Amino acid sequence: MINDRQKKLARYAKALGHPVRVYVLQTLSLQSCCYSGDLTEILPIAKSTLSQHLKELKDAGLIQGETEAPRVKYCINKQNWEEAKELLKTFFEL
Amino acid sequence: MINDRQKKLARYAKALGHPVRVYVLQTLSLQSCCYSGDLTEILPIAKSTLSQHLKELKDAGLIQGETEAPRVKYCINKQNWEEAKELLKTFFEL
DNA sequence: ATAACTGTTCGTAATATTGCGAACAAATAT
DNA sequence: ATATTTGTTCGCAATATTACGAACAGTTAT
Repeated sequence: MINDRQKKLARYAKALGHPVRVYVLQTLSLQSCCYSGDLTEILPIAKSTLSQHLKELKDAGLIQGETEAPRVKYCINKQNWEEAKELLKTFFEL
Repeated sequence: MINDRQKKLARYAKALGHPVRVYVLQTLSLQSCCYSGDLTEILPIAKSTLSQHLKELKDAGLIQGETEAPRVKYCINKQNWEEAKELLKTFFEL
């Protein structure tokens, strides 16, 4: 009934469905990577809350985190990022 | 901190964050308008549930409903649809 | 007038989301 | 060895989302 592309699109859109996550993705896509601490300094939310948002973006596949002890470097997951882009592009150009 | 474009983008993305709503928008953008009954027949959800999803899309500004008694004709809200498209396009092309 | 049709609203329930602070884990610095 | 730094996880609370059926409202058919 509802196909896989539609489900995937909804999944990615859902991940984009919060201002903080939009901000994080925008930051990452501009500078490719950043430490979560950089975001904590700027964003007016508790670090635990940011951590949750980062987890959601990771679960959705849009970012990936790499431990560079004691910090964690987050980057865009390029492959899935491109997939999301393609899905949305096609969606809006029907 | 987080600007209006980011908030708007998140709002539209949130509306797109469910498979049923993606399906509805895709259907509407393909045939421009449709009656909610057409969707009820196809989608495996209760009509009250569909009504809620339609309300959310309407609240997000992506669709608009017009009563053609006893039915309701739903159409894409072109202006906001274009805005969402532009916001997402810019977002992914940073 | 009554029945049928279309869709919304209401009440309810289960689950998910958002947010915080405290506690924790792991590595580094003192 | 102890303290500091960085970030996650836990526990909690408030609110939002998703879903359903029943009841309702408005229009059209009988």
